[in-house]
Amino acid sequence: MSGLGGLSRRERQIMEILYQRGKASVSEVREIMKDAPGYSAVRAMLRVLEEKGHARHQAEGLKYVYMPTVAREKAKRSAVKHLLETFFAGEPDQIVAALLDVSATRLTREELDRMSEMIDVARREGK
Amino acid sequence: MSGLGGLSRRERQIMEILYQRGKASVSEVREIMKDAPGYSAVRAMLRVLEEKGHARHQAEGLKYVYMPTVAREKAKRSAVKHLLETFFAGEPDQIVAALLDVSATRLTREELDRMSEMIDVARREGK
DNA sequence: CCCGCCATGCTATTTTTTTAGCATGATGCT
DNA sequence: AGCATCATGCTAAAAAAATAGCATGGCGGG
Repeated sequence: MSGLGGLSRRERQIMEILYQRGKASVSEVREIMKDAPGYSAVRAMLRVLEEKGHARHQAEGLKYVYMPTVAREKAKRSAVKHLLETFFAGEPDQIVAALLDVSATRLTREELDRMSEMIDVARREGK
Repeated sequence: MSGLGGLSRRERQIMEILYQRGKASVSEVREIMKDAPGYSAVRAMLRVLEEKGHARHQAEGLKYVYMPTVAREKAKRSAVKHLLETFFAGEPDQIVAALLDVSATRLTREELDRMSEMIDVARREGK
């Protein structure tokens, strides 16, 4: 179980913040949470996450800065795979559809081009 | 908070199963969970999910069959959006990259074609 | 130098989750 | 009819999660 499944609600919420920012201090994490509990609560959860091996910290100046132990790249893949199975019955093209739909407004021509290019590459390789 | 955020670990696990199957009875849900607790436990959680408005049930023959209240289509979009923000800094093309990577082995030519086509359409529309 | 501000270490408590158990009613078989 | 089976309603207890609070120690300004 490498993904964020298996974590409690708050734990997941915090891990997601860590992945989003790459790393964050207790107060940063806390500020990002819209429904943040007290400082101690956040600290406690970070500690638990460390015990469970999902996060680690390093002193930076006076404070601790936390970050995921599993590299983003790896976590990304797990997340995509999980999404695929949960909502898309393992059909990758359906995700692309949803993706284009969701980000329709802000998609730039360049991004679309990059996507096409990637797919072309996959096609060539796959063949 | 339309997504599955805000749910407890088990609750989320169950909701994901409901989305995966579309609908399921208590024992089906239970069978799908690899680390399933007792029957009562599953029932209790389904009940809570109903109270929270995430699921609803309908009698089917003797038993109850549970299903998500929020349509899959809508849930899909939330999920993709959330994934995008959490791991991909809002860059859609990065998801495509991960997707191609994750499902590299099983991608068929047809699926790739469909993806290309969708992107082309988006390009035309967007311009 | 003394004080207030942060951030940490620990410990304790309150809430939620998660799970179990028992009584009841419908079903189907023998 | 009598019995085993399966599913539900309800109640309650065990376990995990979420949150609070206090004591301590480093630092920077007045």
